[in-house]
Amino acid sequence: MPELPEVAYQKKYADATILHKKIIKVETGDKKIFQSPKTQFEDSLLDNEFEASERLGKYLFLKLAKNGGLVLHFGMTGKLEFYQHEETPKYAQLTLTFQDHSRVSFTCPRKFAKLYLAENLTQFKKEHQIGTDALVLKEDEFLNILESKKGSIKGLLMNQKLIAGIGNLYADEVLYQCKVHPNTKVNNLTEKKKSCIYKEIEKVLETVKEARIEGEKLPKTYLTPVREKDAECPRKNGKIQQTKVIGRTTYFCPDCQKLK
DNA sequence: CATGGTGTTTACAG
DNA sequence: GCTGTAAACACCAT
Repeated sequence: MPELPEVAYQKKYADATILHKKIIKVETGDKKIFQSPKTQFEDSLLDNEFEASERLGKYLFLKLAKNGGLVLHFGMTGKLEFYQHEETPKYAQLTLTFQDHSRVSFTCPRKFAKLYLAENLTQFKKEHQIGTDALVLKEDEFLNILESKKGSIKGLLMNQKLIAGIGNLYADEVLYQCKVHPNTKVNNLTEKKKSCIYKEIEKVLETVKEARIEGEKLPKTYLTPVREKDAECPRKNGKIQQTKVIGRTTYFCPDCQKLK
């Protein structure tokens, strides 16, 4: 559940289920997940309550009524599960019981997720050198980021220190929509392509975010739903090819997205 | 410094 | 059973 649109969904889920309820019990799992001693999480959360949430890139900040807040990073398999029964879900790494006896677990089978305690999101952003949220980013700032970069455009889009929120899946989607080969060097992009990439970042993320929140399917013109080797290109220009770009599995259409 | 490859962890498909 | 792969980032080498 990890790129910006999925985290936006988790935010909405959290807002609808766990705000303004006193936490009466805290249970923690694998200490690998916890970025400060587990006792600190217990101390901060017990007898406290969440009062608001904020998203930055792939991070979700759950503001506590007293003393800062909890920051969730979902890794590849993290998610929130809210429920009203006793049985703790499998892979729970943090389970909170509220005063009304409802409960929430942060589950993560692959343990790539991370939980932090932070004063506020602004400070957390600074400490962890997280870039501008992809949906807050303005075009001139985007163009600035591209200046003097020489690596692949895909690598840049996935660099959270430059732009926060885009991962492997939607980097591929943005580049497919703009007909740009994922291995294109940033300094070889035309102004037109740069502008297209900026616009598609906003469009793809908004579109997917809405779809995730509303439980709708993605447009038929999107690569994401057919993201597999030898799938038919949604523009019917050929077959989707699989390759590796900066170590990540990458899907693209060799006919639509040519490397100049 | 910027860039990109490897390691991490566990489930699942083939 | 084994192999390869998966929406994440941290870390290391170049």
